[in-house]
Amino acid sequence: MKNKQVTIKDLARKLRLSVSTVSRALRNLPDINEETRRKVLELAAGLNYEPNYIAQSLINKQTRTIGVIVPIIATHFFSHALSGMNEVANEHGYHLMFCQSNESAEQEAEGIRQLASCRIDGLLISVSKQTQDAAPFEKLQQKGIPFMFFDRDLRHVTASRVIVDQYKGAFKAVEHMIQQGCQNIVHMAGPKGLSVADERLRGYKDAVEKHGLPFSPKHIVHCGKFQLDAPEAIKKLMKLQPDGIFCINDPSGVIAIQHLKTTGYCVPGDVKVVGFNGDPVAEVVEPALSTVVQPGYKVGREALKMLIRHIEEKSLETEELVLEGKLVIRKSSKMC
Amino acid sequence: MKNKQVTIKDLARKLRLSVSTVSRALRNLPDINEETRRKVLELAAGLNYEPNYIAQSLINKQTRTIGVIVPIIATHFFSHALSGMNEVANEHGYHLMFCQSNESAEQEAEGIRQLASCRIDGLLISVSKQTQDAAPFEKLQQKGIPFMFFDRDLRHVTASRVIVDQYKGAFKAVEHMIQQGCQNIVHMAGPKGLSVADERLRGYKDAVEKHGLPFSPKHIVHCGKFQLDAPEAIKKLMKLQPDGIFCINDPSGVIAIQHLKTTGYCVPGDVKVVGFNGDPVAEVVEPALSTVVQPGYKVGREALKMLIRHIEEKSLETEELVLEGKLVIRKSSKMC
DNA sequence: CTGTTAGCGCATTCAC
DNA sequence: GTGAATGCGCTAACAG
Repeated sequence: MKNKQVTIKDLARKLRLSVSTVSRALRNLPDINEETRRKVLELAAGLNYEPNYIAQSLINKQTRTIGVIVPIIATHFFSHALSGMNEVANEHGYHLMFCQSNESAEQEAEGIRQLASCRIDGLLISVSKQTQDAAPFEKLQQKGIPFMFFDRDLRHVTASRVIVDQYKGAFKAVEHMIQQGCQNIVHMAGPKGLSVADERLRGYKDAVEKHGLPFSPKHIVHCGKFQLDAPEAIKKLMKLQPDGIFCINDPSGVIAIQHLKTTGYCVPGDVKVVGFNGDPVAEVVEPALSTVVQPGYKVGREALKMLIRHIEEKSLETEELVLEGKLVIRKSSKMC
Repeated sequence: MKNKQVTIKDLARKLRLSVSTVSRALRNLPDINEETRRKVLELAAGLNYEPNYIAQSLINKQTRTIGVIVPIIATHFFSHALSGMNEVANEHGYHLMFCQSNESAEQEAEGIRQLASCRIDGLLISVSKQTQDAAPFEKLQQKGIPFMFFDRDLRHVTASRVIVDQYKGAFKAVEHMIQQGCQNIVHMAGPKGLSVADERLRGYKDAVEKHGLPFSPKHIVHCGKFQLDAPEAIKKLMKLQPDGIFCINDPSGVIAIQHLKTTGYCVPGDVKVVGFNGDPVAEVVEPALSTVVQPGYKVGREALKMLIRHIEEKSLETEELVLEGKLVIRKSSKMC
């Protein structure tokens, strides 16, 4: 009943063998009598022996544990990414140690430090909205702990990454709005400096300019915490009398639609709205919100696969995998 | 550049001290010259030394790591629970090792085994829809690894748990529907044998019977994977010409509303609908879906807090914390 | 105050 | 085939 985890030593004693023999039997190494191995395996199963990964780690200098840091886990995208990582981790015999930064650079740095002390074999990170400083990552490098970005990255840090082409997604979305007849599209943007937000903004701007639509700094309003800032942002944007709003994500798209409806606008008749991400709410809101679906699950899978390659094949060049989001057109942006 | 994590030994050599002195200095133990400690701390910081938790674990016999197993992470409830756990883990200096069972009892058992090998200090688990067998938990007990259920539990296993009163939530929800005028309420239920689903069903049934509303086995249709089964379930249920549908969760409630609308029913005029959980989709669907909001974040927090108490105060009686969901009334169930 | 010794659970030489 | 010895990084007695 007590914390009596059975050890290799217990097995050895009961079998009147040496620990090294037992160790070899357990790991199916050659140079061992079949009969002996059978006995060892049998007893191990009977006593419910489980190898102590901690002890193994100390010797092998690898924990088969991957650290993951995400800004907010309770998010459609990140929870799916984590799910994908979990999948790959299982397939390759790795474990996941998880940590949430809460969009704080400080908590993120502390998380990195903690995970380093746990001697993770590698780190997968999607940075917080605040993160600017590359120092924590440089420390990781000099400690020889491989790390990679997924989704939200730090451009000036040399590391592999698996990202989604935000620029292209945004460009496609805005061009689609133009095709549906929009003549004046505004953008409810994310926080400045955040890679994915910057890229979406760039995609919006290029599409608008390519097609000669009006543009001014007022066409863009940045939101930090969009749940709070979105309503005000929309009010500001509506002063330009736009016929299209391109929103940084789906929840803010939903807020936009709801605001427009309550203030007497018709969506998509008067104003078309497009979001970003592929959250379930986008399907459910009325009119259904067009969006650029991000392959969160796949990002998670591919990121961990790449990191494991880096870990196991040692010196590998940094690589970059760019996935694509899929524009899903729904009622909120259709010409009518 | 290589995997050169600096060790206590490196510090000792450079300082011409013994490892034990360095160890003491690092841990702020008494019996050490202030000057010596200063030097050690300084060098440690300079060389970016991080204690090797692996080595410490081997001695302390504790990893300060908690294992968490959830059925599906990409879920409003579980991702919030995880977020709450992350919070508490940070506050108490623990780490979280995460694992998803994908609603499979087999994957769950494998996850338990893996985590046990990682020598987690304790396990927090919400069981899969399939889980029946208590064996994996008994093994955990005999290994002396504390574990607890949160949300979805196995009734016949003796262990602490933090759950939400599903019975009461369901009862309140159905009674509310009756107050709003429903005379014939059907239930789109979850899988049989799953604790939370069984309890919601019980709450539904008791409320219906208490108020003398009609009831028959046909009033209940079970869904395994509701995304697939829900549409058909609704068709069956509608044969009873109900004026109220109590749904096992919000996504299925949304499906119900959408189905009703496309088949010419008015919600809540003809049929009132109530869901369960408090998913964001419930707020967004039209009409907005009444629901019983589950305190996922709090469940996570309280569960980990309780587990940590069990771990640190050793022999503690098993306890049970029952939280309450909050009935949030929206348009989908209002009398009109 | 500081150094020495031993050992956590296991893997890895090397003898036998 | 098998066992004894050594060490991973660190802590915990115990001497000095």
